[in-house]
Amino acid sequence: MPHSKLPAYQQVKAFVRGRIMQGCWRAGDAVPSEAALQQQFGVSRMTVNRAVKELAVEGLVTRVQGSGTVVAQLHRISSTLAVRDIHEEILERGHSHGTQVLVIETQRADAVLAQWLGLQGGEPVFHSVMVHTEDGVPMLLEDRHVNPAAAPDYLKVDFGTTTPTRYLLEQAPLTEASYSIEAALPSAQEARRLAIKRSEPCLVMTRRTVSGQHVASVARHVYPGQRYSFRGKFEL
Amino acid sequence: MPHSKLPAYQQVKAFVRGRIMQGCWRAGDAVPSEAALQQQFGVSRMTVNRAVKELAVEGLVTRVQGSGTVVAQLHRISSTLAVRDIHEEILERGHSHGTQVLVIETQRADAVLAQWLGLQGGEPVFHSVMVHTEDGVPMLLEDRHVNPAAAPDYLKVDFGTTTPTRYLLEQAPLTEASYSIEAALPSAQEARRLAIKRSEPCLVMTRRTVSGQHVASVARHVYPGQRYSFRGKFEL
DNA sequence: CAGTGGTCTAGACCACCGA
DNA sequence: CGGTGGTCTAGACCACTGG
Repeated sequence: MPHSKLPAYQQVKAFVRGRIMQGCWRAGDAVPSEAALQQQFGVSRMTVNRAVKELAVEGLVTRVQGSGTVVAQLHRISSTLAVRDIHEEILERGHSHGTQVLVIETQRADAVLAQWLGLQGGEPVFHSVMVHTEDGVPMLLEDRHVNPAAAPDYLKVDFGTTTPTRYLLEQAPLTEASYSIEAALPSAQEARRLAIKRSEPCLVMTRRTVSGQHVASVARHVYPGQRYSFRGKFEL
Repeated sequence: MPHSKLPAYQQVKAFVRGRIMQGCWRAGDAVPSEAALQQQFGVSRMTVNRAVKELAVEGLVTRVQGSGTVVAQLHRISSTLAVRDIHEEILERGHSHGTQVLVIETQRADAVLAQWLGLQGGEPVFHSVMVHTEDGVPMLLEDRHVNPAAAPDYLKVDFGTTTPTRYLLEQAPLTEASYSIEAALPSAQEARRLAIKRSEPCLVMTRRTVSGQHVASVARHVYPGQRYSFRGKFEL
């Protein structure tokens, strides 16, 4: 027994994880039962249970009540594409962030927009369009529609001080979000606003955020392809 | 008290999550101590501990030993952009998947490639290029370099039966990965291979996977922008 | 049916924090 | 110091799975 100072449940986790990562136990193979591990390590069942449960949460193993625990089929590692604030992101890179508000208004929702926001057609909706710059260079064109029920004072916000993402996160803590990322050429207007050629491909992220009962907002983010990329890293 | 049949720890979680999502407790506010919740719900401390611990893992609250539990500052919700197999993905959509191998060879690593794979310049490297089709339509051009140390038999694999992603996951369980997603126009060759116009923007994902000590492979995936998008959804 | 994991209890000792 | 969370035990009952 390696009597290290690690908590017991960590030792059990390390043991199982090691066997899997070294390939001793392949995908689909059975993992020893809790009772077996309990005996092997001389710890209580709660402790073994915690270890294996955490491995299940991490996606390394799959548990089925009454059947047992097996090594997960696909070592599906997942990354975090977080809902981040562009302001923080740019500051983290050590650059300066600027905002240029192009449109800030109340609209009447057409059928499509109403559908997205969970409203009736013709109901008022807040609409903003702004360009975010990094060291003076346009980095992001943000076209956003906001549900007044979720942020009644959206039009009065000073977007020189904060950003829509940050404001909405504070105003209405989000409970759900869905996004889609695609590649597209900018429209003539978008190209002009981002100061790029119409032939320059862009990343377009459309994101819909939900806060409690309300759809909070629907945003379309256009990033110049030559200036921006989504990056991520993840490990076991 | 909703005396539902939910497990006790779920009820505690629901209570705390509700208070946070309704805005009763704002970011930075203290969450009742385990002892307090224990009394309030009349359950053991282990049960309360589990509830709050899981909320911490989910990022809703922050715990500091000796100090207490507070509502997390930024409700940073994260999604899972998983390392998935295109084959499974297409089958899940109920379509048929096909593969067309264009190149399968051994190369000598140039300086840049050697750097990426953690090898010396001039060392042999496996190289494959293939097109994946969905119902006969080209969906993905995959250009991949593989470290022979991680998958010695890569050249002998029958990619009519499996895919590089699946094979490598089985061969060398991955421990780490990093990716970058950008928008770009295809080269003349890429456009030809995907049967698209050169002016059609594409999503380009570059992914580097690590398995234990070795960099397993570096892959460049080109997706036609009009035919593919990354999607995700996540909730509290 | 026996074996598995899911949940729970009523204690316990410890490390840590703030006053 | 008292209060907090981190960990652990030795039991227990249950729901589910498989043969």
